[in-house]
Amino acid sequence: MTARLDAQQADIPAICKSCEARRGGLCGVLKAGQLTELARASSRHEVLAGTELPDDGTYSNVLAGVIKLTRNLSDGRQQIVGFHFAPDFLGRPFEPKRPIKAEALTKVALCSFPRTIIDRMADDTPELGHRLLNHALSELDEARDWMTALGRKTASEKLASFLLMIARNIDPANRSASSISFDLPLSRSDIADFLGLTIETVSRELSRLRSDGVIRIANKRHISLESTGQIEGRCGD
Amino acid sequence: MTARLDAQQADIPAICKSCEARRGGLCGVLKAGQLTELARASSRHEVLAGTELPDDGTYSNVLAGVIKLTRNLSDGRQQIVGFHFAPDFLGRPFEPKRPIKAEALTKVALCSFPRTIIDRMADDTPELGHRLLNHALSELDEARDWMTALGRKTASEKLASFLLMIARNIDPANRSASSISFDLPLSRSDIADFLGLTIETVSRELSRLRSDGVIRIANKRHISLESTGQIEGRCGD
DNA sequence: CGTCGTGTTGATTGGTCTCAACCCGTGTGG
DNA sequence: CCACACGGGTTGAGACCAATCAACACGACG
Repeated sequence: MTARLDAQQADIPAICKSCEARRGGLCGVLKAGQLTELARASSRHEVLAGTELPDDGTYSNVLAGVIKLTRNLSDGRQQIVGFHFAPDFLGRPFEPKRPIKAEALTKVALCSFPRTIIDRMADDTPELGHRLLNHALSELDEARDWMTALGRKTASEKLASFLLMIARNIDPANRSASSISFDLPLSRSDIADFLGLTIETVSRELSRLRSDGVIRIANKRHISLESTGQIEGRCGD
Repeated sequence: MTARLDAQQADIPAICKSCEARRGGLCGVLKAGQLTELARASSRHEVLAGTELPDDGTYSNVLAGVIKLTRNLSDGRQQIVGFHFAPDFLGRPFEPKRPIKAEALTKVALCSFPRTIIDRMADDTPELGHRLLNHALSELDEARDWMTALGRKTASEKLASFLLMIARNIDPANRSASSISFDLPLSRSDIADFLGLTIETVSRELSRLRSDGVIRIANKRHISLESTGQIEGRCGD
């Protein structure tokens, strides 16, 4: 068993061996040969916070950092419709040209490769097709959860839900923790654009959570959730 | 060419020949043999408006009618997170047990079959896998459009967008029409649950659209859009 | 004929937005 | 080194959009 794993490991391209993306990204379901082919066509790069990620014909594993997806109304109103946290992947099969923009919220490390390779591999590796489908379905579930929040939650419930969501995605280890501390990758303005609020309301509700003793705030961006139970109680669901 | 089509037609199960679902549903990409196998395992049935459609392990083509998907908060607040209009299909691959309920808004005709058959066929028919993935991605796009509406549009923009969306989905022919007339499959309460409003606000905004001469209302549920251009101008995007 | 479900409309309240002032840390140029 | 502007964030006062509370209309149904 261990011997067999080692044998597989031996065939895996060097740069992939320690790669986070083999857990949460696409590569985990690929066979050694496919991984080799993909590695040949892939390129790693980093972009700074604020960089827009053009929707060229590539998939990318997000190795580090956070990406926001935004949608705009013609008069400038903006809504953030999703996030990508490492290790996750980014890229749209079949590309029917959606009016959605992707932008790095933090410094982001990517491993990109042409979509055509993955699409071809997916046709004879059902596991990969499943991974793609499952990924789309998870994004759909999240979008629907946030539809519910946007339509039916109060400003303070939105903030509580948002903090918990970020905390758990920034570091998966937080999912089971009862007290969490993290840096917000978003400005107040981005938070507002995600929760359908104004920056003033975001600021006020954060202040309220702080004065209620539910969170602590240092340096504007560093948040500590004293008790996840208490936060969960304020999420409304 | 025509001869070839006829030959194919000959192999197609009788009940499938005139079926709407071969356009918008899953069956369009299946080969005659697969269609035959699927037809053997499928069953047609109708349910009345108000029926809850349990999430057993089946896929269903929606042959007629409209279905709503709802998500609830613990205190009873409700959000509609999606619709299924004929010809469309309904059913969740991999089923990670989501807290989403499906309910018929009108009388609905379904053609159902075990998920296992489709999942197996998808593994050796890439086209079917693509169809499933594309379907999930369309639902994701719609969810994100409505996130934008819920977060950033005014009540009256929400109503205008909603009417146009329903009109175009009720009958695909409406997509290109410049004046549309249709019956709302939703009560005011359902509309409110979709748009994140109250029934009173929905009623008031509909009255305003009527008195502005943009729509006509007969029998509470029958809507006429005088000019799609005028409605589009009130959608905000 | 009364009741119930659905929808409309009015009066009032209230949660969030708008407008405005201010704080603070950072960078820039004299 | 200081003066200053700038972006990001906080807080207050008042306005406004949509929610709430309430009354009523209408048709279906027993």
